[in-house]
Amino acid sequence: MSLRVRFAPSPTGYLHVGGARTALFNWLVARQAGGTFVLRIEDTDRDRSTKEMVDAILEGMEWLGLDWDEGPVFQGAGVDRHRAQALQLLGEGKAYRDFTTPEELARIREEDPDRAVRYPRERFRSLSEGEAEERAAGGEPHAIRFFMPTGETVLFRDRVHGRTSFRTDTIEDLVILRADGSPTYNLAVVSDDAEMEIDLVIRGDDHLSNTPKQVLLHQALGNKVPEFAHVPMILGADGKRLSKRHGATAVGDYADQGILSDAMVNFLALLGWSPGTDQEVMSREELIRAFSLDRVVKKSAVFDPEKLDWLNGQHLNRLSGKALADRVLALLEDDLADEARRRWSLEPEWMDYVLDLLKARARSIDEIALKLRPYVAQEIAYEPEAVKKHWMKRPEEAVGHLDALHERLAEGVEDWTEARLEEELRALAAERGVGAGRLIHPLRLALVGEAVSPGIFEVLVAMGPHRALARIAAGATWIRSRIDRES
RNA sequence: GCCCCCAUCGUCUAACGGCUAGGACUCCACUCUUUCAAGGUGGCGGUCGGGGUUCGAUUCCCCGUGGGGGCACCA
Repeated sequence: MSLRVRFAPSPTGYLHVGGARTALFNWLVARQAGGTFVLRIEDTDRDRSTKEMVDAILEGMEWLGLDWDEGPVFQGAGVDRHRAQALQLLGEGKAYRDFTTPEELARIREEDPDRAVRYPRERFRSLSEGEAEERAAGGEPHAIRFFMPTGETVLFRDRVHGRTSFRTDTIEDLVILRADGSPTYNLAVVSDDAEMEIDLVIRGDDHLSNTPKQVLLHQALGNKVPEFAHVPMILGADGKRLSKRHGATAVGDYADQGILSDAMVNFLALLGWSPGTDQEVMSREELIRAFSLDRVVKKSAVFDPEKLDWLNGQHLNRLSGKALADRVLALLEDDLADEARRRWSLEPEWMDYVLDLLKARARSIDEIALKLRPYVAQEIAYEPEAVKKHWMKRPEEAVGHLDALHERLAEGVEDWTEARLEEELRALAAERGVGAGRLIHPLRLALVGEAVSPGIFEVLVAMGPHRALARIAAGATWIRSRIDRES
């Protein structure tokens, strides 16, 4: 008998981070226990769920690598069973026919909120023997409501919150079957969880106040009541519930921003849970091993994009080889990606070499792709600020240095290695009576077009003699044209 | 209004009555250095308030305050 858990999102169009984290916790628990993870789509119409919305959720789950064992099953498929169970409760006297119109009830709620809680029941009790059945047979529209026990306290043990209790007198007789014959959410959930033999319901704590209703429904239907674990919500930086105005809230947005799904999973796991050790950067396997509902905190957490970025950088640093290369190349234009592949096939170790240089300095794959361009592009643009600082402050000198570098590197360097290049450059600087930095800065600008890059000798090696020399020449030419224009 | 949940640096969190309340992100400084990162070192910064219980409360209890969630013939 293995543990069965489920994730039951309603298809609102995309998988948001809160839902994603709930899904993750379910997945972690299932994988750790060797249990079964069921995906259920809460599509009970109303919010017209389309195939696109469902697909968006499945896509988000797949991106995160949260594979499910059963489903997706659609809640809508169970309406006949839901309806039958509502009728069953009615037959057993655990529910009643309510002819109160929504308008009337709304009016009572306005006038006397306390009375409204039991108003439908009051009306039902005022009916004479058999009257309800007669009116129902006559086709009069009515809902079916569940009888809340009187004067009782529903107590359940929540895996996160511990003992939690609600007094039934504060809960109204909930509608389980609408006038149009459709089942309501709470009944559908209870029915489905029982049908799927869910042992543990892990969901957001916005469902905490639904729980006593569901516990009671389970008991009324003779079901084994599942365990519950209500995980805290994820809030925006302003402490408000995460919404569109907080920026990216869909996991897909983060995929688009160059966030690694491993980093996202790691980050989400750390939102509301901690392993109890100082370790923060964790792989999926480590998370599965370490996860425990007992260590889930009760307090809602604020989503901090900066920490996500940092974690992404950490995962990026641990990623290497083909996996990283594929992701980076996917972000480049075709011709640049082709050039990279060409170079890669010529020198198998080249790709790892460049990516190792770039990934340590990047926090997203987009950033790596951007920084890779100078190594594969035909031409590059020069960053104005860098030009001003490293070339045009002393243009004549810069040109002189670049020319000298070109000559020296073109003729003198038979083995194009970091050590050898460094030797040559430093020797040249000494000959010209300047510090190495005076050559390095203009050179860097000529090679990559900006003032920052990995170590200059590594850049030279990564670029290769042909491309590097062409860049140096192009840089010198560019500066000359500027000097001519100004004189 | 009623019900429920929650409360440690700005943020994520550790400390299941007992060392100067620990770590991480962010920020700052230093270090490494040809630049930028990464790394290393250090710094700033916190137990919401008031009462209890106790030899001793971040920790247990009560009351406030604050925040969140829910109160539908939505899910």
